[in-house]
Amino acid sequence: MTTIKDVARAANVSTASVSRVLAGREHASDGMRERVVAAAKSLNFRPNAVARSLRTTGTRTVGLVVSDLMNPFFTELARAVEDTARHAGYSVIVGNADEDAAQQDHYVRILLERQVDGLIVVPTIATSPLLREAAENNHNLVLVDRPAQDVHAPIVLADGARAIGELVDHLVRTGRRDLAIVTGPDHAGTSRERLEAFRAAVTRHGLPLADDRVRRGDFRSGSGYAAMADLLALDPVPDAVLVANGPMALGALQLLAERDQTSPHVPQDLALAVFDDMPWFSLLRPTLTAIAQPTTRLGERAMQMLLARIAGEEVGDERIECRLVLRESTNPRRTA
Amino acid sequence: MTTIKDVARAANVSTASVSRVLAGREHASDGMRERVVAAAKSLNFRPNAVARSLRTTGTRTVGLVVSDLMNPFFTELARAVEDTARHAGYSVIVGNADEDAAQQDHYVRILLERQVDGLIVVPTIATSPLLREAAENNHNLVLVDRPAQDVHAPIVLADGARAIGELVDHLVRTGRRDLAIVTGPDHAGTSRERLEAFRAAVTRHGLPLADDRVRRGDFRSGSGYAAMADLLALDPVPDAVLVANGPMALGALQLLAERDQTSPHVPQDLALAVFDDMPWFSLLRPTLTAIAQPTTRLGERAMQMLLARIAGEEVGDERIECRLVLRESTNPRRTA
DNA sequence: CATACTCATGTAATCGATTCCATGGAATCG
DNA sequence: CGATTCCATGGAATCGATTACATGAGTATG
Repeated sequence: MTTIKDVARAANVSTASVSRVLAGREHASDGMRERVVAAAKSLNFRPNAVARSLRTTGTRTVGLVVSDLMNPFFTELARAVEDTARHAGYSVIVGNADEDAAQQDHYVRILLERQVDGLIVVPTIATSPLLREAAENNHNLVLVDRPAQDVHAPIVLADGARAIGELVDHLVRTGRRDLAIVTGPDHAGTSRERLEAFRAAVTRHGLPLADDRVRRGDFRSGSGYAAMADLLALDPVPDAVLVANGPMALGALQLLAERDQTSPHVPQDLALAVFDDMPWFSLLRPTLTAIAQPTTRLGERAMQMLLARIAGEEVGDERIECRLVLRESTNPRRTA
Repeated sequence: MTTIKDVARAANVSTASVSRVLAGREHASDGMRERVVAAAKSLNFRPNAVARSLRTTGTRTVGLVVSDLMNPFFTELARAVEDTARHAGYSVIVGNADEDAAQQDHYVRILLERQVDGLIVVPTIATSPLLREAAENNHNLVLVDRPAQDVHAPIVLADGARAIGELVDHLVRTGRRDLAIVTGPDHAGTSRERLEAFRAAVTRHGLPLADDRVRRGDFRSGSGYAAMADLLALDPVPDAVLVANGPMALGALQLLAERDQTSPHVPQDLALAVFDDMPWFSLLRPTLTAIAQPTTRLGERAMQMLLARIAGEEVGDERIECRLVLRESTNPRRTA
């Protein structure tokens, strides 16, 4: 590997000069500048970022730990974070916690050891001592999408309460009376928020929400499949279901597809809606009503907030509204 | 930040001893071991990986540059790479080239500067001087999914030729005679391979493949939409289409959905197949025939090969077979 | 012409870990 | 008992860059 010493020797100058010329900050005589640039080029010199980081403390790298990279929602989030970071001259190391608290901590630890300049985390679990500690040792930390208790860090959230309210309004207005929800695990902040918004909206209409109408999955598709099977086994079967994230919706749809003949017909017997929109929802028959999250905006803002913190500014929390996208799966039943 | 010096001072030993105790390799007296561990714990010592890497040359980090992170195929690939890496004690820095050659080079450069122990690349473009150079300076490099010319590096490919052959056989056997393809840009190796396999299979059946039956997209969904529109504008309209990747298929399906009434009916008038399978293909009506790639296997093998190279072993190229998944969209037309 | 100031450049310290080598005490051997 | 080996431990070099400080030449100012 060619180092700055090699370049210095080849150009007959000191390493300090090479560093200065290549950094471009200070002036240098034309003769030297030329020789250094020529030497660096001919030796194919590529500065060692590890050495630089050690000296300057600062890696121009941020870490991003998401709870499930296979979920397109987080892919889009990651992409937005990465785009924003790149434009600001930062790289992103992505860690996939896979909805597993231990794996999340593993990544946080590694990223801190790697001296990232900042960290964006989608907390898999509501409480993590490691995250709390990182925040206290004033590492630059920003949370996205899910709140975490006791972690003193700014957070960017998608606010779905209003959209969920609109959805429930629509369902009730079009004659649905027996609403159900498939939500995520208790320890995820978004699960609770979505469930509470749903419950609030339902009770606002004077309707009950019995315990057996609330199913808990783990945000993965398999649990959506199982939860939908459970709901269909109830007597009576609910006449409207909200599934709280994309992968679980995929599972639920798979079950409905398998039971094509025997299961209730959407939207005639069963209204279906999903929290989180996907491009292919409009290809299904019936097309699928969804609550679209401001995913890209979420990622952008998270990164911008992190950059602000790195620059030493104080930043506050932020909530961005979701948007209800009504499609055929929540159409009124035809009372022919 | 607490450094090894702080720990040494607190435990009343030298930094050398702290390093040795914490590395755990060599023996130390019980007294010292205890004091060091206690001091490290109470000071919350987290070794600086940047400093360690500088000394040891070795970051236990590999880079992965994919051509489009939003494409679920690459997400799954990334996940497999990351899983395999983690189990081997490595972290992965992911870069998203976004089908842009300059951005790909940007990431390769940054990753090399960061002294990654190895690099896995899905080449966006068929030829990259930077990649060639990296391979020549014997950096550990492995290519996946798409070949690159002049780059001397082992590669893992999904071999779709046989599956494409089977698909064409099926189409012709069930009465299709006017086949068309929506493929990717010329500079992507997979585009050419898939097109050639398709062409070979078609001619094997003694059928023509006119130029206007070959549409080139850019692997993004918008181009799939446009290409399908072009094909439907032909006279006569082809009676079978293969779309060469997932996002373009999404676009093509969106067009067909929009033209629901006016466009040809699938599979009655038009057989449709996609190179690359997605979980939601079986939720569509009709369900969608696809060629499933060994995506996870691809990522695993790429990482394993990279690990082998890092360990100094020589590795050869590898091809993994794709699998044809017949569904309703290529059902025979009913000749009632 | 002397003093001060600017500016290009070099010397050497520095970042935080690892590791080679030296040292001295304890254990082992003939 | 003296010689040898072993081993725990510390001192200091090292990785490759950046940068504070030193130096000396050239320029400006009175």
